Amino acid sequence: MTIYLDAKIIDVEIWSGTTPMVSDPVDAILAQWQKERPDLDVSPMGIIGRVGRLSKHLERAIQSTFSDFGLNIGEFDVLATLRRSGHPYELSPTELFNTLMVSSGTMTHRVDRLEKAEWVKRIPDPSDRRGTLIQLTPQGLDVIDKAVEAHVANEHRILSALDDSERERLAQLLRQLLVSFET
Amino acid sequence: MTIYLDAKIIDVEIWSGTTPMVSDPVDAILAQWQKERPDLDVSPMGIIGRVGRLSKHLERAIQSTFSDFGLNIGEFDVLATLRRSGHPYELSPTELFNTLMVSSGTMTHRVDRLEKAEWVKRIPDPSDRRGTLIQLTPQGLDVIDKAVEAHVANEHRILSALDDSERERLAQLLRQLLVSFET
DNA sequence: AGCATTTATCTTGATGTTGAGATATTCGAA
DNA sequence: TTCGAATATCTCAACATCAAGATAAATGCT
Repeated sequence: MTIYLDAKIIDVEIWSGTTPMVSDPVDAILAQWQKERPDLDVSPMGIIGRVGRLSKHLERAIQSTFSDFGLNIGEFDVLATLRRSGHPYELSPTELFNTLMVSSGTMTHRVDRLEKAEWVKRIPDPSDRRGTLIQLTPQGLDVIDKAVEAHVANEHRILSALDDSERERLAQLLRQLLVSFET
Repeated sequence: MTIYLDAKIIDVEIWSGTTPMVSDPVDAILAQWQKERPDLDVSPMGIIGRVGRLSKHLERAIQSTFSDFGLNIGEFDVLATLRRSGHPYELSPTELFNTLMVSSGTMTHRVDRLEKAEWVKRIPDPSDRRGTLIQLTPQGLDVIDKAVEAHVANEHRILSALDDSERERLAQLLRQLLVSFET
């Protein structure tokens, strides 16, 4: 154990003291800013820049799986939200666009497309005549169940650069930051 | 160290056994999947889902700062890339769209807009007659220098939910994941 | 030197998203 | 009960992005 702790401390000293072990494009960006605008502390870009870049990479890596099922990310998100809501797999457009952080117009279009493919259908909300419920069809249920399996397998592969405890710690820190927005 | 390890295990048991300290929408999503598809290990969504959601929140929080300068995120990114490249603040369209992970067509349009606003100008590449260099104008330099200051201040505010060591650890984990894509 | 390949940039048509606004219905205070 | 405010959904025009393809110039193989 002392061994473990020592090793850890030594590692840390090596990192901060000499070479920054792993370097990515964002480190290069930070170094450029440091040189050009030494008056600014641009360290937040180390997080915000990486989240943005990572998000683009993840979208691309994930889109390819969805394509196999004739879906794009937005359509997958709608079907998945309905699926995980449980039987009878129906939610209002408002619940959907709030959950997915898109505008109402975007949701109208997505539902239009999914309805054309017969993966969902619109039914009148029995308790509010202004409202509509978007319901998964049996074919829609079938597609999303298969797509989710492939998607999750793909996600495991994508995260293979991190071990279990690193994943846990990363999820925890992201949650902490996310909470500051969602409350 | 046995103490360290024990404490860790106890913590884990407390979390999973009773209240999950902080909870966000993504935790709710994971719980739904666990109930609906207990055969799947959807834990990767704990990271991938949060990165996606966080990215949307960050974009919104950041856009409002840029609006004060008549810029959108894409335009800011182009000006900032030119600015941090250092004097004489010029890069080719190819360097710009590779750096920013967008298509060549997107870059053409962005430069068109920025050129119309007289924040950049296109000049022929003296060493390659196929090429063009995108150069920051004095007005462009002025705008981006002011916008970056406001932007960085905003970023510090946005990350105030994390303390210094948490920020460092988060940046490190994001870097590790990002490297798996960028190499 | 000649010619096929590669590279750099721009053009074009299609797509997904957004904000503002239209319509219909429900809610709630007087 | 009435009526103004709030809510649910959809429409529409504007915009940013992309993939595929066009053009022009540079590179490199023979």
